[in-house]
Amino acid sequence: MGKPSDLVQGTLDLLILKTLTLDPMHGWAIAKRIQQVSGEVLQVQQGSLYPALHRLEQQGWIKARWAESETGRQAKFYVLTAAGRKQLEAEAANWSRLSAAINLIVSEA
Amino acid sequence: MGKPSDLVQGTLDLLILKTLTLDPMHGWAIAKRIQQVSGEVLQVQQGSLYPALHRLEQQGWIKARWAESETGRQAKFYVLTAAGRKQLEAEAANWSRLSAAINLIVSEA
DNA sequence: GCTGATACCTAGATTATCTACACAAGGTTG
DNA sequence: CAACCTTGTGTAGATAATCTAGGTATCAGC
Repeated sequence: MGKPSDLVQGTLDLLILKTLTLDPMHGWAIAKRIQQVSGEVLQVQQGSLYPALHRLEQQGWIKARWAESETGRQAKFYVLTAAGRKQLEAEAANWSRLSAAINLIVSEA
Repeated sequence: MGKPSDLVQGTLDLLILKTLTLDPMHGWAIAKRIQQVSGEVLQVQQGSLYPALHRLEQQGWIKARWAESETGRQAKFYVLTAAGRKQLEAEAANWSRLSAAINLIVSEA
């Protein structure tokens, strides 16, 4: 399983922002969803997740509000802001650019 | 140009190893080649390049020997070792796995 | 009452890469 | 011949993202 590394450095913000375009979600659910959608390949550790969420909130890309989760507990739900949507576009474009460039090299004859 | 970042963290070893499958090359040429093949998207700074080369050599994945470069100067040429070839395969597989997983998320409807 | 899942958080270590240097040889141009 | 650019190697220190490893609390199930 995911031995060598759980994430590609620099992509966590992108993954979180993208996941929040679907629905407002609390941190725990974001991590679960990333893991699930990636086929258990990507693992978001809590020590990466929460600092990242705070970072994104501080940048104004997401906003938090407390609400009741599916299990009936209080949880911090995050919503994407307009600026966050822009940031997501920029990060997605950058990821495309870089990953395509890397693939050019890796798949050289 | 490459404003947001010059590389994706964790991929430099892969890029170097892959580049060395073509020909033995000196560091400067490796950086130039990565930049060129990637369409000027990936930029390898010297401060990343040389430490990476030393790291790879210490791991036994590449071997160095001094020789004359195309310009007639002395340069350190690196060759891929058998272990390096294995490492390249592992890193390439890992990159495929992770980038595919990220793309699953990024390209969600 | 214990365990496991959910849900939040932080401190410190690790590690890759970048910035910004320094050095040297060779070629080119004024 | 002086200034400068390109090639080529290298290091020290800063930056920043992620991981490790802890901590707290609630709730469900046994």
